[in-house]
Amino acid sequence: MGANIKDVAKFAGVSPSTVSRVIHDNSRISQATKERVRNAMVELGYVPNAAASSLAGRTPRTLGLVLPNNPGELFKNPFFINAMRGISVYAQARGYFLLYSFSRDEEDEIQFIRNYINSGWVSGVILLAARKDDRCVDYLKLSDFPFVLIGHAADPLTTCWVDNDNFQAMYQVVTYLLEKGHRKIGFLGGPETFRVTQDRYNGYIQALKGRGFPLEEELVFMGDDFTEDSGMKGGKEILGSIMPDAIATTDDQLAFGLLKYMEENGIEGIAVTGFNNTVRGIYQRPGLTSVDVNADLLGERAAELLINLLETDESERQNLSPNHYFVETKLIPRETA
Amino acid sequence: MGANIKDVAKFAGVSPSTVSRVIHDNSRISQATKERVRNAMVELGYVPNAAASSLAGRTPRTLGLVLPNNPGELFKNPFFINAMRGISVYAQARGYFLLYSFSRDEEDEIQFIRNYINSGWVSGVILLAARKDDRCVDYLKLSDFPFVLIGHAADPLTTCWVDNDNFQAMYQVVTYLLEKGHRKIGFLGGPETFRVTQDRYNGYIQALKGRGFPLEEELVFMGDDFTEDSGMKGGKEILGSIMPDAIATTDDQLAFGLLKYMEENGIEGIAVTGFNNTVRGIYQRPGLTSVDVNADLLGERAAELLINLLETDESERQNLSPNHYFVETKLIPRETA
DNA sequence: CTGTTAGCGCTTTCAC
DNA sequence: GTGAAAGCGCTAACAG
Repeated sequence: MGANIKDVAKFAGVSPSTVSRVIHDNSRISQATKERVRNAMVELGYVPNAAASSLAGRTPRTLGLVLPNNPGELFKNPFFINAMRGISVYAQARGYFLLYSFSRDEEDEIQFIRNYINSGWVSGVILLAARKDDRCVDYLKLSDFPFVLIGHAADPLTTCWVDNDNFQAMYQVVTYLLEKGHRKIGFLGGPETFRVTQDRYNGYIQALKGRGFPLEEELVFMGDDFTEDSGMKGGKEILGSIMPDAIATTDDQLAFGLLKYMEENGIEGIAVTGFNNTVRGIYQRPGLTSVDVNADLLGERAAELLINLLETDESERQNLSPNHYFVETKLIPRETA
Repeated sequence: MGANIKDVAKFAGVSPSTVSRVIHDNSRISQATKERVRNAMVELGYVPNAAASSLAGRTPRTLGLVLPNNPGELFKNPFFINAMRGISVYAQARGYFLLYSFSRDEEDEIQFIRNYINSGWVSGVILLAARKDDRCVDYLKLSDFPFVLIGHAADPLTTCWVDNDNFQAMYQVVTYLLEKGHRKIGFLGGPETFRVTQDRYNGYIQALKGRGFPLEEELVFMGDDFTEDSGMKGGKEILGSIMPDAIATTDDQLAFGLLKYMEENGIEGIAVTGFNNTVRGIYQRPGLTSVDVNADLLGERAAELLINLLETDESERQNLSPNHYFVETKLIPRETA
C-alpha cells in the first residue's frame, strides 16, 4: 500500500499529529503548515488508512444497509435498487462507504446488524424495509446505535426516518379520480395493521369528504397481504354489490390482481390505480396508473439524515433537526385511470 | 461496543494470542482449548473488530462492488439487483462484507477503486459491468489488486471472470426455433464490436450449420446499441427483403423494438426471442420468449472465485484453478416463440 | 500552534 | 500448545 501518515509527516517536516490535524481540518493549525502538509499528501498520493483511523477512535465513514431478501419483490419492484442508488449518490458525495446485505429473515437481519456494530466497520445503519414491531429497530435502539428508517417509524419522535406522505399521496389519487368524473370510488388496501394502509385509507376518506362524497363501506376492502391473490379477492368483495366506477389500490400487485379478476369476469369500465410504479404496470396494456414513491429521493434523504446525525456531537443529538423527511410522491397517469 | 479479545481471553482463562489463534483455527491449539475459547466467544457475543484485525495485517474481509449508474438499465433489467443478491448470499456465507457504489462514468469508477484500495477497507473488487477496453481492469491489474469480472475478460487467461456461455446460449435458442419448425431464422444483435455479440452470432451460425441450414446475410443485422430504437431499425432492415419466420435477438430491448416495428407495420407470425428475461417481457402480451442469464448464480460464482483467490497464498496464485466459470443460461419459452 | 506519548484491538514473531 | 511483547497507522489527550 501507499504512503502512511509518518511518511507525510517526514516529507512535510512536521509531526504525525499535525498531519492528522490537517486531515481533519483542525482550526488550530496555521495556514502555512496546512498548505505544506496538503502538498505532501498530494505529492505522496496519500490516502488515510480507514482501519487505523477507525481503530483509533474515529467513527468509520461507512454505513450499513439492511435489505430484505424477497426475490419476487426485488424483481418486480424497482424500489430497492433505486433507493440503494439514491443512498449511494448522497453518501459518496459526503465521502462515506456503503455496506449492504440481503437477509433471509428478521433473525438474519439482527445478526447482520450485530456484525455491523461489533465489527467496528460501520457507524450507522439504514433499514430499507421496516416491518411492524421491527425487532431490528428495537435492537438498534437498545444498542444505542445510529440508524435511519425508510418507512414509517413506530416511534416517530425518537427515531430518524424518511417516508412518503401516504395520506397526501392517496388524497391526491382520489382527488384525481374525482376530477376525472368518477363518483363511486372503492378502496383496496393491504393489511389493516400496517400503518401505510391506514394512512392511505385516511387519505381516501378525507379526499371523499372534502368534496362531499359519502364513504361507502361496501367499497372498501383490506387484503391479508400485498399479493395478486389478495387483489383478486378484493375484486370479488368490492365488485359484489354496489358497482364502483373506480378503485384506488395501495399497491400495484393488488391492482394487478384486481384487473385480472375484472378481466376474468368480464367487468369493464372501472378505473384502477396502484402504488409503486412497478415495471409491469408500465408495460402492460392497458398501462397501470400508479404512484411513484420516489425511491431515489427516499434513499438520498435517508443517507442525509443519518450522516447529519453521525456528524452531530453526541451531546447535541437530542435537539437535532429535522429527524425526518417527507418525500413527495408523483401520480403517473396511464390508461387504467 | 461489545466484548473484545481480551475479555474473551480472560473469560476462557487464556491469553489473547490464543484467542486469536482459535479465531483463525490455528492447528497448534488443542481441541480442549478451542472448545473453551469458542464457548467464551459465544457467551460474550464476541465479534472480532474488523478494523483492528485488518490493521494488524490480515486482509480485510470486505469486497467492493463497482456498478454502473444507468437508471434506465437498472430499472428495466433485474440483472444487477440479482447479481448483487447472489454475491451477497455467497459472501455472507464466507463471512465477507460487501461494499457497493454506483458510478457515473469510468472516471468515477477508477476513483472508487482507488479509494477502495488505498483506504485498506477492501481486499478485492468485483466489476459488474465490464466494457470493452475497461480502464478499471487496467487500473486493477496495474495495482496488482485482486478482482473478478462479471462478463467477458479481454484477457481471459490472466483475469478472473464469470460469464454465460453465450455461444451455447444462442445455439440453444436457434436450435429451439428450428425444432419448432422455423426455417428462415434472422439474427438481430447489438454492436458488432462487443464480444457478447460475436459469441452469440457464432452460436447462431453454428446452430444453423449443424442442421444444414444456410446462413442468409440479409437476415442478419447488428445495431449500434442495445436500445429499442436499434431494435426497430433492425426490424426495418431484416424484414425488408426475404421474410424470415423467426428472429433471434441478443437483448430484450432489441426484441421490444422489433416487435414494435412489426406491430406498426402489420407484420405478424414471426417468432421473436430476446435475452435477459426482463420484467417487461414477462408481463407484456404476448410474453417474450427470452434467455435468463442467471444473474444470481453469476454473482455467486464471482464471489466464490474472488474469495478463493484471496484465500490462496500469494505464491500459489499463479496456478489457481479455475480462474473462471461459465454459468448456464435458461431459455424461457413464452408466446412470442 | 505544534510535538510527545499512550493506546485503540488484533496478529505475529519469539520464547518456553 | 501457549504466553509475552512489539507493532500495524492513526488519534487524542496532555504538554509546552
